[in-house]
Amino acid sequence: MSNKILNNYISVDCVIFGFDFEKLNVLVVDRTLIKDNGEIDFTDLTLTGNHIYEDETIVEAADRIIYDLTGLRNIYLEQFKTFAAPDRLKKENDRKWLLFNDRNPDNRIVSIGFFALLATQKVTLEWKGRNVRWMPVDEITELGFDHKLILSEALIAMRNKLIHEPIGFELLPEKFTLTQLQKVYEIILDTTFDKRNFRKKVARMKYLIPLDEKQKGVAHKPARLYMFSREVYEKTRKEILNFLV
Amino acid sequence: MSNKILNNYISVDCVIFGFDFEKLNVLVVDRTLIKDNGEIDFTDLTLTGNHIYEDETIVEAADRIIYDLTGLRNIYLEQFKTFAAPDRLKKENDRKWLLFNDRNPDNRIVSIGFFALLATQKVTLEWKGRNVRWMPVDEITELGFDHKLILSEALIAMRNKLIHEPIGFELLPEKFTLTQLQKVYEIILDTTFDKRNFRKKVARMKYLIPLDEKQKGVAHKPARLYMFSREVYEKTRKEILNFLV
DNA sequence: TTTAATAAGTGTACTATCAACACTATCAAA
DNA sequence: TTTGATAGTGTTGATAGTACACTTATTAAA
Repeated sequence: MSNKILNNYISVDCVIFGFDFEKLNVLVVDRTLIKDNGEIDFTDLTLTGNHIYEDETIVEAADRIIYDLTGLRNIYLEQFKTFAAPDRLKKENDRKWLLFNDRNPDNRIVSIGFFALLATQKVTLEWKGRNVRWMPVDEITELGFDHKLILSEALIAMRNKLIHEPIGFELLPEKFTLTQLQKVYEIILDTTFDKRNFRKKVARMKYLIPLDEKQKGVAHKPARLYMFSREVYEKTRKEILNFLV
Repeated sequence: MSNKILNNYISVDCVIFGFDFEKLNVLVVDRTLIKDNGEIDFTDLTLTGNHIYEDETIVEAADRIIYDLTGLRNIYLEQFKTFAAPDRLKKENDRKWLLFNDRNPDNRIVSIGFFALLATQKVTLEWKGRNVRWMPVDEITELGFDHKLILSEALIAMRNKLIHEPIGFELLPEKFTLTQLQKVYEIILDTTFDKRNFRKKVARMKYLIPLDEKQKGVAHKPARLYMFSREVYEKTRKEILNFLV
């Protein structure tokens, strides 16, 4: 084994999940390079990533990436894994990498993976005119670099978190109905729940606050709207931890 | 904000937790530098870390670090977080860092944090004669660099995992008693459990296999020994996931 | 060989949560 | 006013959680 230590380039890659009440999407960047004669030289899709600047923390870099692409701040964001196989960007991808970067392919690229959760409707994709678009998770068959792997691991981490902690509402507008919340869980965890049992469970979660407000303009009985209260959540969480989980 | 991108040095830092039936310990490295005249120039404790070599994956580097320090392979290991504040190793620690390293302090040091779980008795600390020793977690008040922060985050991640997944036995010898297992949970989660209820719960976990073997040489009724079966665990886990968690 | 010390091992009654299941209410649009 | 669509609601049986005290098997000391 070689004991040589590589130079390393750090990038923060964000898997931005967006829910549109029907399916789970990921924000992808369309990298298309046009030749001088107008033909497409090369095209692929990648996750959204960037470098960490000199005076930034990792989280600041991730926040900046989210802001650049969506125009949004204070989005739910979680660091889930770091990727750094020595040859992860080489082999088949070398040429693509060099097309878009001037870096030395001998260096190792280390990606710190984050996932973000938001409601697609919050985002105006025309923001800054980037080649960015939503793509349903289950239609993504290929991504540039090793971003397919990063997406898979993000999905695992996100599902795991969704099962154990109340983050489902992060994929919905601030005010949401219980049916919408149930759909978040059903679609992401690929299952179905009994409506009455789901509501009984929600009723026990004191941090989901029922509002005196209903849906408007729907062609059926309008549903009551709910909000998440972080304050109540932190309080009950502490109580639980005091008596131990 | 500066858009300058730093050079980055990647290190893999391992928080090696060891349980000795009574308390949770961490493997720390004693860094003591002696002056020419025999006086101690400087001393502190740090976590165990190292660089990633050219042809290694992150996990291989972590495995190598564990092996170098303990002589053990196939230890439970989990990547939990990556640390990279721009000034994390500077300020007060600059001198210490330079004493032990020839690197440029302007570069950013990125640490990929792992935690490992094992029974202290498995380790022969004389291995390779390193300045390495066990230290009880709750006696660690200070560590070099920002390793105290890394330790805190490792503890949070480890406790969280311990609550949600069966990893407690990783801190015990291959064959263990239920009282030993109960103690793992009680000490790490800082609580107590009722013995009968704990055993009822364990009885439901089919992957904890009772053996036809008992403790020997103890001055009380000898306890039955148990083993973890990964095979049974993977099977029941799949069944659970099929019907959804 | 008896006794003391120590931890192992075991059951029950009550409460809370889980899981399965079907009908009525309210709104917009036709 | 009828139709279509989704909201909203209770009960029962099974499973898991919680609180609680005594007997048993072994070694060491008397």
